[in-house]
Amino acid sequence: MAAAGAAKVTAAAAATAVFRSNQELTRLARSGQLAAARRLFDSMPRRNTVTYNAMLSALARNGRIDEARALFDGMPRRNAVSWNAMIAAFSDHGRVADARSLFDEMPNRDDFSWTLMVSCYARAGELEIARDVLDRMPGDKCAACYNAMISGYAKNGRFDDAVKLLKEMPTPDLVSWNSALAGLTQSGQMVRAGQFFDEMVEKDLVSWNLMLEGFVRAGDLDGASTFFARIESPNVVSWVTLLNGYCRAGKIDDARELFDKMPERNIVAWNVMLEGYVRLSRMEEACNLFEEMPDKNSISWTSIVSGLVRAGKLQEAKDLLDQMPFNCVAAKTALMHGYLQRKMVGEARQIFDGIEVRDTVCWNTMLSGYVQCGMLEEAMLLFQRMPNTDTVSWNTMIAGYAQGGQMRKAVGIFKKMNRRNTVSWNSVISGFVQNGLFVDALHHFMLMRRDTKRADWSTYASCLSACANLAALQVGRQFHSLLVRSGHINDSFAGNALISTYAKCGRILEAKQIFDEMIVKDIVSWNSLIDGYALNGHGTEAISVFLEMKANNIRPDEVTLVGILSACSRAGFIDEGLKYFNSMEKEYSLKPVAEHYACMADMLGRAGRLNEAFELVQGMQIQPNAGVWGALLGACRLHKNDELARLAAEKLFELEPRKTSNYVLLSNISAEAGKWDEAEKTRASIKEKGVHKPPGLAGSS
DNA sequence: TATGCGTAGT
Repeated sequence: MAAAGAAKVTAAAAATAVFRSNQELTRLARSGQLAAARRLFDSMPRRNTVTYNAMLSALARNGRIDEARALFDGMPRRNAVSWNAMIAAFSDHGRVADARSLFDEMPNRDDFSWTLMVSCYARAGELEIARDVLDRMPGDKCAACYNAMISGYAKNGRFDDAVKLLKEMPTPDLVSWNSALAGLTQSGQMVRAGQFFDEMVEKDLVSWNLMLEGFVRAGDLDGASTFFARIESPNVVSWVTLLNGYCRAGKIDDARELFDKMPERNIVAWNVMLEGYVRLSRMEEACNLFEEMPDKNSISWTSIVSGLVRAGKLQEAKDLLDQMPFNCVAAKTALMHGYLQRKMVGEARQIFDGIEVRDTVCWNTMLSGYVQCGMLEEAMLLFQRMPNTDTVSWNTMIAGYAQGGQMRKAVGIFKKMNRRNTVSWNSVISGFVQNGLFVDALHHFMLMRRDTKRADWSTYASCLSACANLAALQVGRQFHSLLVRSGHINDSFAGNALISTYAKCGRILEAKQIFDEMIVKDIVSWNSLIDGYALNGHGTEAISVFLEMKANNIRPDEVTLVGILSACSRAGFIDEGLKYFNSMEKEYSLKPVAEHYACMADMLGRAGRLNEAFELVQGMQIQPNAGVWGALLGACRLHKNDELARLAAEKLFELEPRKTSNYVLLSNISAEAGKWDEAEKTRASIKEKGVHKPPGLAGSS
């Protein structure tokens, strides 16, 4: 008897212990402490179904869906909560099909299960299927299930359907009304939202906060402040919403005043204030606030680190990261990004290697760092090692190979992609253009339309550039009308590309017309028109556009001066050209770069002032590039100066050893001067140096 | 003590 009594006591004590551990496990799960939750779970001598369910949701919350599934499959007993938690895990990560098959297998579905499925489809944008699930739900439908559907309609812009269902359902609750209201406030329809809010049968603080957030989102700070003042007893969410409004409007000092007035500050409030300072690069205040924060989570750390990185304080960011008490991938990725922008690949890689659990953003950052540094082999190795790739990863590789001149590899990656988006198409199309394969670019535009992917300004800019280079006026005109039809005609990008296209096709009047019709002209628009006149030999017009530009208070940049100098060069305006060139630094604070020298060499050379041109090149502060020597060589041919030609050509051979046309040009110059031996020698050196053809555009390396 | 629908911060 006594033994039985003792056993009963022991069993009760054990049950209490499990109960207590479960409470702790739940707490850990909710605060995102997965590692601690796992340790506790593993150390528990006895577990019940609640224990497993808590662990399951801890895994799901941290995105460990497949581990959660393994735990689910291995559970000794499963109840409805276990099934629902697993369905929710799939639903939260967009795995609609997995959620559905579990729902179909589930023995006894309850209200939670049906609500989860409605919500799952609604969030995936599958509103008709969601509605079908709701309609099939047997017996009395719970309010939550209706609410999931109302929310789905509202978030997808179907406000009328949301209200219709709200009126149809037997017992709408606060969430029903707020779900419908959220549809209006979150899509910026504040007038309708205000009417709906006034007519609401039931409302609570969430309703008021939804309205407040709507004003902030619409950028109506006065409306927000006035509305806030009407809230009877605002809670932390109300305060934070208004605080965020001030921060986003850049009124950081007003924000700080509000922050100091807050009756209660939680971690979200601190983070909003911190991000406000960081956004305005007020890093000293940001750092002070960060020090004062009673709690810091991964958002706080990411904010401060990316702020320091943006301010160029990489060492401070790194020192701070070394003190981070937990592993925050986003903060470390921000530092990696900073290193990579400065081409400090080794430092970035060190951080990367030190991260135990990386997300796809982290992998993509390292990947694009390698690409930007031209380290394509390392990029490919990393790409192949990635546990998960997304469209960004693939697009990064495509753009990398395209910029590296290896179009064959770029296209190879592109063809293997499962889901191509507009950026993927743009990367190959602009790659073809950059590598001079204009016909391929236009061909891929046709394929893109067949793939029903939307073209954007970048697509059109690349295609127009292809047309310009092919001088394909008719195709260019077709793109022009496509731009009008797709509504992109008012983008300054598109307009600028059109100006260049018409100008390069010799239709300078049409180029000017586009320019005149453009609503928003930027510096590129002016430069494109000046370039266009230059290209067509209209020196006077180019200069008059330049003067008009200055009269409009647009500051000329380096590109403008290239245009002006080449206009003077082609029109033979030597004195004008020299005047502009010599006044670059004084009048426009622009240091001449190689392109300017090339224009000058061309200008003086064409006019037969070869020695002056040569002296100018020799006196350059910077290293002359191939363009400069090329201009000189061209002028030498024009004026039959084979001695200077040889000198310029030798420099060109150093800079562009594989470019056959340089050798051919020099050989012709020698031949024209009657120096047949020299000509033959130059031709022979083509074979000698192993120069066969221009560098392979298709990148067969 | 574990699972669903509406509000704030990357």
